[in-house]
Amino acid sequence: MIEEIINKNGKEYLKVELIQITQKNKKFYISKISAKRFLKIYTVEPAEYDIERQANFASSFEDDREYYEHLMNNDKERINKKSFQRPSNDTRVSEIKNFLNTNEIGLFPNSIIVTCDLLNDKIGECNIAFNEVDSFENRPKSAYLEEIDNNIFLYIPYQKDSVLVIDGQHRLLGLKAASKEVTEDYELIITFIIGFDRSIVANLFYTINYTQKSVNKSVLYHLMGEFSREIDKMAFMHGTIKILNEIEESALYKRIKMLGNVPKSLSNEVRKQMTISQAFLIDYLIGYISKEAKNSIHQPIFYYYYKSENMRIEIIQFLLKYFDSIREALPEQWDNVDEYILTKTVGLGACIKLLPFLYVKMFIDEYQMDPKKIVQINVNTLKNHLKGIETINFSKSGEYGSVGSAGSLNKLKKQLIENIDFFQADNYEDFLRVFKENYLSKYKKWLTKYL
DNA sequence: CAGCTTTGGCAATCGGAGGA
DNA sequence: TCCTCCGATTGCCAAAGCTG
Repeated sequence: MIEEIINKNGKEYLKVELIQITQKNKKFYISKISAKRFLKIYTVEPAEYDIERQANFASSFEDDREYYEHLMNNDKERINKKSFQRPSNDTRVSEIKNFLNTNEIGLFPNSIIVTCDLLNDKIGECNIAFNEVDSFENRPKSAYLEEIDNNIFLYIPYQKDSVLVIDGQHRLLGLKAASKEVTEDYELIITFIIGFDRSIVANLFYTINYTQKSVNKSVLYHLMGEFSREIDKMAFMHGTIKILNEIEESALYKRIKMLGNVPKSLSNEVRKQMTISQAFLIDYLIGYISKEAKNSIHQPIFYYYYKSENMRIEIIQFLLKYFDSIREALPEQWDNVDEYILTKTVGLGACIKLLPFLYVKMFIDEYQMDPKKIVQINVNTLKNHLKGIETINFSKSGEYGSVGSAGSLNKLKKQLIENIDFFQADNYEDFLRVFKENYLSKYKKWLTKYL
């Protein structure tokens, strides 16, 4: 696809080839533009964008009552500025930046949706070659659409603020913040919604940004795992969860909602026991193979094994043994899902959060800091280390039975530490102090060798 | 101290169960 | 079949805590 900078009357334009897409008898266009160039011409603020159109734009709010009210309730100032975009979210931008910088498959396969003002709107013609059109002096930021013999080109003034972003603000900010190596040869799919009235564009924006449903996270993780060629973290986690759910010896056998919901085809008994979602398990376990968690109190205890592909199986076997030891320690609570929350989000989540403390303490106190020895541990030993867990009330009517939140999950984790004999802790705070001083520093130092 | 992660509370949303 | 209720899950925010 053609993409080049051209010069007309001493002014630079970005000439891009467009492909026309027709949906419901409406036309819009897609194109491929290098990120480097696109970052120079986009804006997210239509405020001074085209003064002539502001009146139209303002009246469009009345047409779209919901959008209007939304702005009204949320932010008076933004009504004045008539901004399309939500304020950017720094955390999200930084996530995207890291995604681009560190992920080998850091791709944006979905398009950035933009609009721009057209000079054609005034003259109503597309079949006049750009070269023959008079200069744009009165509307310096308007682009020109040229449509001759099915060849469609858009000539965008090569300057700041000539293209207005409707969807994709965060991706662009992330790209901007990403390293030079990333942006240098990064190409973007751009969808141009052009030639429509502003009210239509405003409506589209509203639909995209406020009413779109986010994908069920479990489905997303599932797809990422199944389709990525690399055995990356997500694929590995996906495989791990599958094994936990699919082999009969696993304590979580047929207990995991693999796509975030329970298949109707299964019997009621089986369905009832599916108490934990795939997405949740991945969220809570993935930190243990991520070196980014190296400063967390929940150490990446499995990173050492994850790093060498032939040792990854140890992680799965360790997890199988760990969950099995909990089941053996609390068989009634494990299986009776009507009465107990042990295998639900809060219960199992707390057990997962407990694991790094247990692992690190065993690793140092009992296994001479030898990662190959600790994975040979058996279920009985683990079970013994959990002694005291039976004193905790996992019942549905108890303290942790009602509200499913990260908060109550953490409270339960604290109580686990306090009640399990192995940790020799009267209270969580004291334990944490000792743990940081005598264990965490030692473990971190050991792990650093492999990061 | 700046820039982060963790925490805890709560709101929004979803899917399943049971009743009309 | 549709509707409502309820628990589980996910999302969001701000305060507190950490790290370099």
